[in-house]
Amino acid sequence: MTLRAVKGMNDILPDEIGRWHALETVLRRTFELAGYREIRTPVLEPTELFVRSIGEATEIVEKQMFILKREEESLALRPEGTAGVARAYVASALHNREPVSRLYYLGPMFRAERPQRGRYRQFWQAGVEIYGDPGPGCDAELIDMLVRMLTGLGLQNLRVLVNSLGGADTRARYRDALAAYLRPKAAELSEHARRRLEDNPLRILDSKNPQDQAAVAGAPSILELLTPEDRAHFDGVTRGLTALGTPFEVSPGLVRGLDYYTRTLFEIQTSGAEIGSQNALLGGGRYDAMVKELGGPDVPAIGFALGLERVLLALPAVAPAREARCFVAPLGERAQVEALLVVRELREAGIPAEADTRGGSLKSLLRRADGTGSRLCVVLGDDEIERGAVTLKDLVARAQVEVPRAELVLRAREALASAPPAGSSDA
RNA sequence: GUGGCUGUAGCUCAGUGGUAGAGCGCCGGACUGUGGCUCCGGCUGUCGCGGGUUCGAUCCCCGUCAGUCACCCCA
Repeated sequence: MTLRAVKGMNDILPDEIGRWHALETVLRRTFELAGYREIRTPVLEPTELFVRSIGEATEIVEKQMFILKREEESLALRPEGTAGVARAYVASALHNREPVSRLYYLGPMFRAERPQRGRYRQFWQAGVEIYGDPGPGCDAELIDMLVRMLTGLGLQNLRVLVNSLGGADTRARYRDALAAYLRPKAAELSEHARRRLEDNPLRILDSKNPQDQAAVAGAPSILELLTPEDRAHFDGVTRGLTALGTPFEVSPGLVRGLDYYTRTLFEIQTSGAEIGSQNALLGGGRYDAMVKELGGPDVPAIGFALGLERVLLALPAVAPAREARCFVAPLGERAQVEALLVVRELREAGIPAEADTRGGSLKSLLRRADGTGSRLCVVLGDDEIERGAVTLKDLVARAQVEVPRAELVLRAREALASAPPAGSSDA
């Protein structure tokens, strides 16, 4: 029996890694331009951390964590990034070093859900956390940055949903009001929603079941119950977004499955067949009470997390481009040895290079050169060696010149510096 | 976690109760030192895995695993 990867956990093969690198580069660049600095925290944390921050009654904590027992300890693979960063923020007393901390992270998260397109048991998230800024200006700035980043990546059909949950007391009042509204309609609800009625009625709001949607249609909106302070905060967010020209929809039905959110809540979705029903590309919001609950100072915070796999699914596939690399094709035994010297010389000059060591006809060597996606090929046979020269081929332009051996690095560099001709991407 | 569908070559898929095929890809040749086109030839499969029915199973039945769709959940 051959060994397989764990269910819902995927290998990322070299053919796909270019897209990952490209996305990661955009993420890091976007965050760093906006003043965020990277933080890396452990993949394994005390289970208690997630219970306390995400919430005991959430689906994630109840059913989806991978838990390791080791002696007396209970450890969990992180199901999301915010809790660990908050723990690190408190533990290292970052609030004493700077009034506002802008942090970002990028790494794998783990949830034991049933795998589906866009939903895996190990998946990658990137996110930021801002500590010490109560908003609402920074809320609007964050959402605007994200919309611009996704648009810049080439994503279309984005929906930006914004809501406010108010503070903990508002949330409790709304929970009661919603339950009171729905209880007489219990018979119209789906079985699942009926169970939710008492433990987490907010979740019924974003049910995809048509019965539930109908029942919820006339329900009170949480926005009506906001305190004047919460209301002013939310108005500040929407005013900021409007001023920035960021499109958004106020969506009172937007709720999230993590208990720590307060006030601002947002989600960016995309439509399109590629992504399937897991259409939330990123989500986030404010969690002003969490730092204090974890034993830190009373510092407000906001953050978001983006699913890398989902963004990659939503992004149009791009044909791989020819890379600025050089393939060395030796013909015959003398050339074999010479080829090794040539690649060493090219590499030392900073030009990625590989030599064929398997031999064969020039035809098959050139096919291999194509196969590597290289832009350049050096052909090296007895003829060239006699003349102290090499043949330098541009695989894209399909042109070649014989150059003195001593000038190879110089000429290769020139060839790579020139823009590849149009149509070069179809490797 | 619940329900449905699917699982055959590296990829996309066809197929039959008598142990398999196509296209693409890959390799070679036509072209003895010139690649993407054309033509010709060739290789590759525990028919997802385990059990059952049968003289015989890739095909029928059961189970299981994986993927996928919807729900659920969420990024």
